[in-house]
Amino acid sequence: MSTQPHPPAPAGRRRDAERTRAEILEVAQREFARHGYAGARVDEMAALMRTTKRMIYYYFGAKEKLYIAVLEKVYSEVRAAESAIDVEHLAPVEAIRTLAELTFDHHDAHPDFIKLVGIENIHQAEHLRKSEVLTNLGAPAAGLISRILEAGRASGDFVTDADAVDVHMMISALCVFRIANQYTFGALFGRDLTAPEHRARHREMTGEAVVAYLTGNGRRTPRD
Amino acid sequence: MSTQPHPPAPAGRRRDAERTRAEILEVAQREFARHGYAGARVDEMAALMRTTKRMIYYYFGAKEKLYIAVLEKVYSEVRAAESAIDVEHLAPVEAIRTLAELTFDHHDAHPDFIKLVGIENIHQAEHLRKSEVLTNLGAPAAGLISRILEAGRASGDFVTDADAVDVHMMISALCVFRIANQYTFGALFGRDLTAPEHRARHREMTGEAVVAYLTGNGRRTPRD
DNA sequence: GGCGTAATGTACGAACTAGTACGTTCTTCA
DNA sequence: TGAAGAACGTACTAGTTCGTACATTACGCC
Repeated sequence: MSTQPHPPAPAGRRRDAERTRAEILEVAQREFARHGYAGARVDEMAALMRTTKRMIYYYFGAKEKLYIAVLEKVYSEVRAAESAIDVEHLAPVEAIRTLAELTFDHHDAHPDFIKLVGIENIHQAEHLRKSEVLTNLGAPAAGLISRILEAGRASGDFVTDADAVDVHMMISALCVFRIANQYTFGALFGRDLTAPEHRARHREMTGEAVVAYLTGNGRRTPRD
Repeated sequence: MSTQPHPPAPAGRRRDAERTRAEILEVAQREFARHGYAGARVDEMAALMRTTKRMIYYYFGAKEKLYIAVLEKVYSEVRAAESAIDVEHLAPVEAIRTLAELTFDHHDAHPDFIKLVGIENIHQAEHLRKSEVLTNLGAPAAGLISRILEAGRASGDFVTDADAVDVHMMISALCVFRIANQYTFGALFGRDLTAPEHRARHREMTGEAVVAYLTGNGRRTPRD
């Protein structure tokens, strides 16, 4: 945050802006993910921190700005994970399967992110749109898929006419649902979608479904 | 609601319990879907109705009970739609494809339902679980899929080992995502997933992906 | 060591929100 | 017709919730 170089901060410091700020964001992430934007309570967050409510407003100014900061934090983590993915050296079929499975893993490991995205959709992404940082953040992911699709069509492996954004939607749908809808699904079907005994099977399902779709087994009009 | 038979109510009646009750539920559905449980305002609902806030409490007793009544209403509509589906006379591949496409259509036509389910998941289905009506409501849908899967395995068309609940999850995932996540997806990828120009393609994608998965094109180890 | 400022704590207020007390009017049915 | 109860409206309250005024303390730098 501060631009000028400063001496290494003593470990047991009583005052530490970075640390306080980080803790506020961390607690806020949990509370917003757990209760929604309107349902999360600033006072409750304060009670869960080492510092006080005063500091939330000192650093973030308003509940909404804090919420946007949380969104920016979790989205930046996703983007970092995406940029670490390297599948372009793989053959198209294995590249897209691996991409789907890595997406599965990331979503599985970051349920708060999925919940916050769900909450943001309830509010029609009004807060997301207020953030300058978070515009067109999907471009890199779509670009990667686009290159894999081209290679797959060139090699003859892929036959569908879906574009990169369609494929991304499909992968996201399969990876997000089991986290986002786990509670209602559990109540209606008596199955905890996030239980360990289903994880490996669902992971494989995700990769297989995407590959099967792209290679064309489901087509009404077979290609040959 | 009332059990004893009563004479046909005059059309221009000034007082009409059924009508008032129905309008409250309708407005509440819209408001809860739009703002979430905590975000929806009882006073705001009242302002949007012909009657007053007093009536909300007269008929439903509390905000939470009203919310649960809304959940019961939309879920019962889904169940009614499901029970109207008749695909068991079709061959397995076409049966599952048609089921997926009809599910797509229903979700496409009832965005409020999907939003309410999303909201309910934020609250970990705590309200859903309070309703006696809404327990194990998934059984009929799972039963139908189960029969289609058995027929498909018997005929040799289906090769995956996913069970009925897995397949239902997959269909739901594909149908729900484009509605539930339309706003954040739109902001990040610049595409409105619900725009008419994508609808037919996504509908076909959904059916094809499910069929392709079940018929085994994506399998790591081909069956022959 | 002392000064300026960044960081922090306490206590409070204004506005909002779910829910209710109380009174009124319409409808039904004997 | 008239009584009883169902349906409805107004005005209010108690509690909550975001946000802030004001006071204070620690830290870095000269």
